[in-house]
This record gives sequence, structure tokens and C-alpha cells, in this order.
Amino acid sequence: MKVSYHHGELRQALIDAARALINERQSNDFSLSDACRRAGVSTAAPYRHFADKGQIINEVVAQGFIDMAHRARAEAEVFPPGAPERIVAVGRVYLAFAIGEPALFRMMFSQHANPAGDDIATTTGKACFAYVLDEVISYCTLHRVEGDARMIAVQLWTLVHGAASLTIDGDYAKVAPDIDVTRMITSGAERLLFALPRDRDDLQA
Amino acid sequence: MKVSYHHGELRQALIDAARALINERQSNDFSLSDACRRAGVSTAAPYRHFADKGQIINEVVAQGFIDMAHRARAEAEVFPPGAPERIVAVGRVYLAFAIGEPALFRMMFSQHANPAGDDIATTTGKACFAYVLDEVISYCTLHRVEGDARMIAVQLWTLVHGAASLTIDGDYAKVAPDIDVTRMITSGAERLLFALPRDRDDLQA
DNA sequence: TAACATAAGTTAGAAGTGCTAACATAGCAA
DNA sequence: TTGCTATGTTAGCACTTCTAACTTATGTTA
Repeated sequence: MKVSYHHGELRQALIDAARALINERQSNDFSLSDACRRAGVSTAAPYRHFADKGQIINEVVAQGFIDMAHRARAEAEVFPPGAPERIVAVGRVYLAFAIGEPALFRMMFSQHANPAGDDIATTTGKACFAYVLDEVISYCTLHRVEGDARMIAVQLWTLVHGAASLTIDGDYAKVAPDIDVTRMITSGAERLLFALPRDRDDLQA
Repeated sequence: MKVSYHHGELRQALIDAARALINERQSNDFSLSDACRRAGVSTAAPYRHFADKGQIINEVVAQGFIDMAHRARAEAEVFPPGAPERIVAVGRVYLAFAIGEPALFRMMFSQHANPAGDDIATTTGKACFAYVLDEVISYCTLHRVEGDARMIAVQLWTLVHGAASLTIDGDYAKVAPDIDVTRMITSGAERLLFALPRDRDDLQA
């Protein structure tokens, strides 16, 4: 009993269906036909809203970045600017997002970055990373962490990103199953932030 | 002018073709038919050697791990056990491998780990990680690096893995294009290894 | 050496995919 | 009411993975 010939919200419905399928199958090779079946339309319908399947994927990835940035902001902005809790919150959200939607997280990064870089996924991705980075930089600067604040920010980001990747791909579980990832990150971050260079001259730039 | 009805080395030829296609297209969704064309056989031929396409991918991934471990070993074992150059070498190989064959590197990790874990890709992957980890652990233990050697080893691995991922996906280029990745890793690793905890009590376990 | 089992190729085709072309209808605007 | 445009439809093409049935090459054994 279809009430209308037109769907009304097909564009977003397809994006949602795609995201759901990606999460269910834990893989990026979901079938567009499946998404159509789920939305209750024919397999030709998507092409009124998207140029091709890749564009739907881009949209899903973009919404992933937006969600991630949104959550990070919400969790971080409870604390005053420069508070250490802010970067902890950002890191926690980053990791939680990866664990919550691992396949989507992977896709957000396994997209082989197009050089033009003007599609929606790239743009939102940039904004998301920039936010993460900015949060850390402002902490480092405010707390006069020794060394190049920008570099330390990148190091923290790298550590959390690496931890997220290795966690969702089950690599820690394979090699070091007893490891407590959160504690590992925390301890690592502290070492990166509070390290005092010894009498070594290969640290200054 | 086909000299023989039988190919002779089809199994390995298909694996090589698959790996080449993955590297050329920078993507995991290569076509098995393409690999067949390249090997000069019909599209049904692979099924005399592999159960399905996934098994070929597994084989490619496994050979990737073997190559990576092999190179790491070769570069590291020039130096005496416990020498800092050894872990530097391992890290350098890890990063170079990712940059050299980014799509393959991604596939080696984006494989959603099967729970049984007895396929060839998982087994070789485990062995490869275990080697990386062992090398770092033995360094930390030998040099009496303060803190849990195992955890520091995992932190170093995580840092390098994160750096490799963010590099090949072009994320550094997007957000911090001026960063020198090797220097960033080196400085981070030194901080992780030589950090002296200040008067903070949240470092002990 | 001849016979035959098995390994390793072939062609034909089923089922499913992304996507296009041509057609149909819903909803809005003159 | 008339017609335009947006958004659906069905039919079908080219391609995919994979199976079934057939063919040829190779090596073992009588």
C-alpha cells in the first residue's frame, strides 16, 4: 500500500541504508541494489540523486566525519579551553567512533585521497582533522609543553589513530591480547607531553 | 603461440597479477577477470587453484606480510641484538612498505579479522607483528627503559603504524603538509623511550 | 609402450552487479 | 486546465564471480 509514487526522502534514505549495510557487513563492498531494496525503490532510482555509487559512499564518509567532529566538540567543550580533559575527550571520541563503526572508520581513511580534494568527503575530513589538531595545539601552547607544539599535536593524533586502527583490525588481540588500549594511549600521551629531553642533542630541530 | 595447454605456474602468476593490479589501481576492488586476462587464461581457470577470489586476496596479503617481515629482518639483523639501530630499521621498513605498496598495506589491515584466525593471512600477519614487537621489547628490556617494556613496544608500534596510515591516506598532507614524518616519528619515539616521568602519580599503574 | 586416473585447462551459462535509455507519473506553476 | 520538471519505473547492456560439463596434458602403473 504505497501512499505515493514518490519516496520523498530517498536521498537521505539511501545514505542511511548504505551506512547501515556497511556496518552490518563490516565491509565497504556493500551492494547498492541492497540499499535500494531496503529503501523500497528500484535499482535505477539512486541515479536521480547521485552520479554513481562512489558519490553515495562519499556522502556516507562525509556524514561520518561530521558525526565524529560533532561528538568530539560536544564532549570537549564541556571543559574550558586548554584544559587537559579536552584532548582526552577528543581522543576518547576518536577511539570510540572507530570501535562503534569500524568499517565506516576504515572507509573514511582508506579512500585513496583524490588530488583535487574538493569533494565533500575530503572537505569534511579536512575540517575534522583540523579540529582534532587545533585542540591539541592549543593545549600544548597554553601549557608551554616543551618542543614544537604542532609536532607534538601530530604525534598525539598519530598515536590515537594508530591505536584505533590496530584495535578495530584485531591486531592487538593477535599479538598483545592483554594490553589495555586506553591505558596504553594515556601513558603514551603523557610521555609525549611531559617528556624532558635528557642531555641529547638530537631532539632540537 | 601457446607452447603448452597447461600454464604451469598459474597459481603464483595469478597472485602476482592480483598484487600488481592492486598496486596499479590503488584499490582492493580489482577484477579477477583482469588478473586472468593478464595471466592469459580463462576466467574459470583460477578455480582449479583457489576456492574463491577471497582466497587469492588472502594469499596476496600473506605474501605481503612475508615480504615485510623479510625486509625488516634483513635490515635489522645487520646490527647486533638490542642496538637502537635495529628498531629504527624495523620502523623504517614498516613505513617504506606502506609507502611503496599503499593499497596492499591497507588490505593487510583492513581485512576484517576472522575469529577463527587460522587462515594464511592471519597466521603470517601474526608472525610479522610478533617480530616487530619482539624487536622493540628486547631493546627496551636490554636498555632498561623505564616503565613496562611491553607497553612501550606497543606504543612505538602504534606510533609507526598510525604514521604509515596517515601518510599513505594523505591526511598529513591535508592538515599539516609541512610535517616531516620521519622526524616526527623519531622525535616521538625518543620521547616514548627516554621520557622521565615528572612528579606525577598517574603514570604508575 | 598402452591404458588410464588425475590435474589443469576450456566453453557455456546462471545469478548478481553498476549504470543507462526510454518511458511514466506526481506535484507545482502559469 | 495545461504543461514542465522532478522523481520514480521497466528493460537491458556490459561486466562480475563462480559452477557445470567437457577436453587435453601429464605421470603412473600394468
